[in-house]
Amino acid sequence: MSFQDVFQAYIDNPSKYKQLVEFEDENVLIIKDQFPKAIRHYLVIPRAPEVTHVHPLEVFNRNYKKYSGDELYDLISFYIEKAKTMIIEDLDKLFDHPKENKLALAELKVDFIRAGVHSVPSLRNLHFHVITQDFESERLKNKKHYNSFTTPFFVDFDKLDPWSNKAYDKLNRGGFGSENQYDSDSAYSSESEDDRVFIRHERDKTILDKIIKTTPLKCTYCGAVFGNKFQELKQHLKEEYLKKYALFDGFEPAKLTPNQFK
Amino acid sequence: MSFQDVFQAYIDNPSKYKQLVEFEDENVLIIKDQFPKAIRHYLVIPRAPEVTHVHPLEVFNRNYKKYSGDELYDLISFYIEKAKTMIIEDLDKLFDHPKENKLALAELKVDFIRAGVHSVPSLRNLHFHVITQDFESERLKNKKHYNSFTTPFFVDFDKLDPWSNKAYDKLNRGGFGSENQYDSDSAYSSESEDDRVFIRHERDKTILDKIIKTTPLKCTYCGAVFGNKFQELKQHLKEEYLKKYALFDGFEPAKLTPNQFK
DNA sequence: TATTCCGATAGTGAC
DNA sequence: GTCACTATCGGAATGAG
Ligand SMILES: [Zn+2]
Ligand SMILES: [Zn+2]
Repeated sequence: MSFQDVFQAYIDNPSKYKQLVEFEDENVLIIKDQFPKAIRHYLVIPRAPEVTHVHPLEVFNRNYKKYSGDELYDLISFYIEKAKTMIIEDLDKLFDHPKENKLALAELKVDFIRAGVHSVPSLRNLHFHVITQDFESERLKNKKHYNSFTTPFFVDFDKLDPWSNKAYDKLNRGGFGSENQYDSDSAYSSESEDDRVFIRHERDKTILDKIIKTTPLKCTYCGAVFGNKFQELKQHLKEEYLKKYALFDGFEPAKLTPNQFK
Repeated sequence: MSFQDVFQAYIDNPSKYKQLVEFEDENVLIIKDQFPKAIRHYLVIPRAPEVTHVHPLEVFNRNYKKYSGDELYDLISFYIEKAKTMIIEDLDKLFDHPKENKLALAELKVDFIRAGVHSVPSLRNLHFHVITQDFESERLKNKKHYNSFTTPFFVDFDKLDPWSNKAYDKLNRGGFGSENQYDSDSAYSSESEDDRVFIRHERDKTILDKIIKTTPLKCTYCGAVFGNKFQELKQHLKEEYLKKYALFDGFEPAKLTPNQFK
């Protein structure tokens, strides 16, 4: 088994990896990323074999034996929400001031946790990132890591919604028909390899590579630009992180570290 | 005094730097390069103030109060030859088998020591490199070092000869007049900034930079190419060095190290 | 193409 | 866009007063 298939072992035998697996049921695993790029960085991993090797930008535009793309999207949405809840519950427990932090945690869940996918995953099993936007982690080691979460290389889960995709498609074919040069007949075909009737997410690896490598490093909090100076970005992110979490009662920097194994 | 002017201190007060200065007279210093890029790497440094800051590719195409460019060339030629002699005498002493090595040393002097200049010197005082072609030295640390001695960035002393330059010019103006678009009136003017009547040595820093950075690493002995793999080149050069000097009686690798201070 | 230090960039190997 | 290792490549400082 290649490194690209590490998640397959978890899918096949989650009980063997109890240290890693935070939640499991028949549909998904939710695990803590082993190399978290932020204070909390979870992964939602669908288990179905017919789904696990479909590209994340295409997975909800197909139909499956067990469910349609739409149904799968709704299903995964539930677990994405669950992962977010697990994150704030974990932080709530850590801070140990539930009453004082209730509002701030609710805001953090909505404003400061992003869920989505990488346009070019390196690990072959379908997985969805759920990650706080502090990017405070020793494991965040280079521009590639950072820009994979902060540029269009990262596609929000919301943008994968096949319903909004269809609406987008309709809009284009109505008002801006000339912009849509694709075969609408194949739009809902689960057999078709053609996913181009949906929202246009960049798939060209050369272009995506360029995005990762040439997009200047930019603070997600304040927009400050650091060019290629990754160390300076890291230093700045640490300061932003300290400011951000200072809003929570019971925050201690030494305790609020990136998620690790139990 | 900036690092770019280190040689000026030697010129001004050679007796203060007896450890470095191998030879001095009123015209030049001959020193062992402090960061030798080969087993023997000496520098010939003219002392005259009116000469020391002239660009090496132009220095023999001007006239001076003390001498014409031609005369200066002949003068420096003498010291270049002297430096080569010092190198083989040093090796002769080290090997300690003068009779057996006489012929091989004579050949080494002619075939294996190059003298010349860098097209873009980093140190401001005019200096001529006299260097064995083994490039066996810990101080040879990167492609820039190596390619500065093995590409057209390095211009042989012979190619600076103003007499051959003039012959070249004449030839071009006769047989290939159209290739010479320059003002021949300024050819011998010591005041002119125009050195273009002489052999065309590349002076464009962008082009020279490209030569240094993009020329694939290539063994000077056998032509083997190593691309950008500097460590592999180094390993190969060590093997070539061992073969090369094995021809000398009394050769011991541990003793034949790059020149150092006394 | 002075060196040195540091950091960014690039290639590889992983079973 | 898996990590970890190595090596290559790239910019900045360097002094003196
Ligand atoms: Zn900021
Ligand atoms: Zn060779």
